[in-house]
Amino acid sequence: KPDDAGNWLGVAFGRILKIGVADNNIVLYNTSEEDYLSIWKSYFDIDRNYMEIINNISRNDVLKTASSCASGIRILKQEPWEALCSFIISQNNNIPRIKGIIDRLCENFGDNLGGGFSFPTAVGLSNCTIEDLAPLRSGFRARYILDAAQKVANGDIDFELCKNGDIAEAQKELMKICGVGQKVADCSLLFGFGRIEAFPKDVWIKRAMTTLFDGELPECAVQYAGIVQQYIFHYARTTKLEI
DNA sequence: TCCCAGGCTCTCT
DNA sequence: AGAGAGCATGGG
Repeated sequence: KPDDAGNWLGVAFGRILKIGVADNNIVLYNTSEEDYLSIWKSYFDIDRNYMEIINNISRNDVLKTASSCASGIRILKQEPWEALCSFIISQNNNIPRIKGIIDRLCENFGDNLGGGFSFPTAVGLSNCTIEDLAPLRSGFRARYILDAAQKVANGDIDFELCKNGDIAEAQKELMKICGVGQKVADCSLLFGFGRIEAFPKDVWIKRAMTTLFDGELPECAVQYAGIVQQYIFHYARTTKLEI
């Protein structure tokens, strides 16, 4: 989230990071080269060549337009549990409220890092009851959060399979959790497990796919499906596509 | 006020 | 196996 000086403040991997712009460069504050190399480089997907991807998918005219409207978008590589839990919270919910619930989750159950709170661990949450989660005001999602925390804490969910296994098997693995369907599973795989071939289909994407592509993703985009999904999503929302 | 949100589960055909 | 109601809460 932005602070009053226009910098971005965020927490991930139990660390507070400040980002600003100086002399046309992006600057990371409060960190070290060691943390950059071992954490932030991967978190911001620095090694991926997005220009090359945009060039390749621009063989399709619609994708050329969509990607040019959002060429700065990157796929964050969050911690798997954080991504999974956050997208469980996102279901049938609006973005301001999703943020509020996640803020309260961190404040109530995360560690105080001095200036921010870490995302709570699955093990920590697995000891909670539904009543304990009442301060989150997450509604019917509370029992989903608990089921996920318990299954992850118990090792019932094979994260190695999610990361490196067959993508359909990985989906099934995450859908063992009550409250995780196709869309939440795909979002978790994309943003938490680095699976860019995952293609989450929310209501916006479903509408856009029908309107723009007659239901079929262009061949040149299939190998980057998750990244292309972000361009399509952004395009669909900012241009208010006719349904 | 009322409608609805970046779905999912449960139930009923 | 597919369709539809119901779900907690609160933003716009």
